[in-house]
Amino acid sequence: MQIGEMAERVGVNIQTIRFYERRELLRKPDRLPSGYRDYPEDALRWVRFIKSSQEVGFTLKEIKELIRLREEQRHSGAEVRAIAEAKIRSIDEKVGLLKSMREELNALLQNCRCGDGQAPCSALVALDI
Amino acid sequence: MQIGEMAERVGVNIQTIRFYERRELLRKPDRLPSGYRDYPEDALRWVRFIKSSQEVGFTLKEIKELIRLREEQRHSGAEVRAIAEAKIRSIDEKVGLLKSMREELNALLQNCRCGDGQAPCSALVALDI
DNA sequence: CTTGACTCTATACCTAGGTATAGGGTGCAT
DNA sequence: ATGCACCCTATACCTAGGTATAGAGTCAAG
Repeated sequence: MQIGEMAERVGVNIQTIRFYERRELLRKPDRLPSGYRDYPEDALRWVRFIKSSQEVGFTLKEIKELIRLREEQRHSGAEVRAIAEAKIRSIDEKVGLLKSMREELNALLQNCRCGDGQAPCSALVALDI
Repeated sequence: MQIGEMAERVGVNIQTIRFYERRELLRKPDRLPSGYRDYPEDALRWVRFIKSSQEVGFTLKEIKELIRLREEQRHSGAEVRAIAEAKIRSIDEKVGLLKSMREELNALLQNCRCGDGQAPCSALVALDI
């Protein structure tokens, strides 16, 4: 698969793929005789992984840390464990925040009776997490 | 409360508070005779709300949209409802992504037997969401 | 054998979200 | 009345994460 198809299928800019490669978030792919990048199907997953991780607030630096765990040949089990545990904690925090936000928004939907021309909406006054 | 104390208590830079005000993410506070900004206790919550929302991947533009709902005096109930429902969907997506990531990381912790000097860690190979 | 759609590298540019600095005022303590 | 810690506005600068452009090669279709 060439870079254009990759980008197309994941829905990102071609430059972004090359950018991730430079930043070592994507492994350097094989090259065709022409010098063109040649990706395996598998590569799609990694780009999607990066995008999803960004979606929930991880930086490229943090994402690289996760990816590095996989690539690294001689790491200690303790190191992997520590990093993974830290990531899990940070994930749990994010989930907690999101759940509070969700509840508040849901309360808004329940309580808001605006639109009847009577009073300004006050439901979001309580929005807090 | 003056701006320095605000910033200190929330753990952000003073410039950041003023930046949020310019971007209309924070309501303009009253001023003391000196011209100094004078914040109510309440203001802390809003800065924390912004920070937490960023933490889970919302942009300032999206955060402003939420805040705007509250400030707006004459919106239709339908508008509020639509925006709130969209936000809830996006929150649910984020939670879904985070849960997958958490499971994969947890699997890593269960499966990784690296550090015994035998084989390279392959646990993260499966990391995918 | 050329035209169009693709690829390459290198470099420049852009937006978001801050952070720092310059030049000046406030206000309390010594 | 002067020093110090705070505040003000305005403007410049910075990092992250891309996106676009220039100049050149590749390759299949007509």
